[in-house]
Amino acid sequence: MTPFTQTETVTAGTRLPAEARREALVRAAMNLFSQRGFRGTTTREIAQAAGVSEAIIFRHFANKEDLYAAILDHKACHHGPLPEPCELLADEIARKDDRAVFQKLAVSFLEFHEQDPQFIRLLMYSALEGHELKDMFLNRNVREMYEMLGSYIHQRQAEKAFREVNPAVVVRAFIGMIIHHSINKLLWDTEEQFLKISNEEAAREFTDILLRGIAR
Amino acid sequence: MTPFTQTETVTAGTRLPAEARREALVRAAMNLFSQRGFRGTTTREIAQAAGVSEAIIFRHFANKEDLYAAILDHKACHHGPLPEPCELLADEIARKDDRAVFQKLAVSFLEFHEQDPQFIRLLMYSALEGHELKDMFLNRNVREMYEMLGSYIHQRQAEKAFREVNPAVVVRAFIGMIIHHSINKLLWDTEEQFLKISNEEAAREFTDILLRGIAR
DNA sequence: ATGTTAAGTAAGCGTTTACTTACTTATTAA
DNA sequence: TTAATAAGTAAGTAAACGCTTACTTAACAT
Repeated sequence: MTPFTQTETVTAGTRLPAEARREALVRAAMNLFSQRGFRGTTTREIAQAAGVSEAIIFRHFANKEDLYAAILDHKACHHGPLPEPCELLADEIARKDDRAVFQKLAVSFLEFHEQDPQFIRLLMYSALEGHELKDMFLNRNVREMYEMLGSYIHQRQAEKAFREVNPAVVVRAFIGMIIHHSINKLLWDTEEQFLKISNEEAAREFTDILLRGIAR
Repeated sequence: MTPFTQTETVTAGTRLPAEARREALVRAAMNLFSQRGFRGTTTREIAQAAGVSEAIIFRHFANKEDLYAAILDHKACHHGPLPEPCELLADEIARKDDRAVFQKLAVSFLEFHEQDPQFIRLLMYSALEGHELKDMFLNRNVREMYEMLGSYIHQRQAEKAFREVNPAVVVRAFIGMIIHHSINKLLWDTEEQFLKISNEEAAREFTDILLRGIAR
């Protein structure tokens, strides 16, 4: 039924140094929280998934909430959750290659969401349940997105390459296409009965629509 | 903290006929499920919100799952969850007024989501938690959307009004802009710090981008 | 070898969960 | 008026919840 059930960690039975065990617990919790949400996941399940007794969760974390906070750190620090758009697109932006800017952004988003479906589920749960991951994500990723892409669009408007539209509207429209497509593949249209398309093609089509849509 | 806390029904204290009480319970459950999700809502809370003892939930419903199923019926039957796009746009489609078709669709979606935020939250929880509301919605609303709008786009392509793109891609792109904007207003960018825009203007801008994007 | 330390557990704490039982009371029709 | 019925409740149930306690055992420097 459930798509990804990595029930047991490889490190079962062995005694791990604190930091390694901590990370194993975070990883197990992340898996479960992303599938069932924070409220829908029990500490017993987390312990079982990590192959240890429930008590050691509370040796490493003050409480369940604290374990959630540790996930945030893990997702945020260990390897930035999303490819930083600034550096990712620096070259394309410098070259003013509009098509490359938007298409590369789309592909990297679609591929990231595909290879880490946990993240988007975790994020959706956090927004619905009102956890702080939401604000963290908003301030760390979304803001940068709107500022970076928005200012690029603004610049290209000044250069008469794009027509005059509120850049934030353009960002929302484009991100909307991409995110909605990712969420469809992950949650709704999982059988791809309504739209079956490769990431590259989707990125190209969405970029096509957007660029023609805002061209002067 | 929570944005909408309609804790108590007006019908507290009075003894209600079965059907009325049933509906009051469904409404209370709907409110809570949409805020905290199915797993995150307790039967005690539902009873309290409906101003009644917990036991009468189980007089009216076999179990908690059955109460969830009743919500589906309520949302689906009592007054169709979404404005049926078929009849809503029949006139505009007949007139082949592309701008009116997409713009009216966008406005009615944005307004519906605004006046019934419960629905979209309920839907997102159902998708994340894997409840059947998801499939129901997919088959009852999403399918119609793709078929209706898709065939309109196909027709207009045959008439050389639109360029050749997979109509399903266009539907996904447009619905993506709208839904993503709705979800942003409801869950993410609630302060409207990234984009502050009226529903009418958003609908017009999104329609603008799309129509220019697929124009021949 | 041995004492110290840290990683681990079994068992259970009080509370909350979905759900039940045994009982009470308002409504209504003969 | 009263008997039948349906709407309601107080007070439970066993199981599951987050979390703690008292204890065991592996790892390792001396």
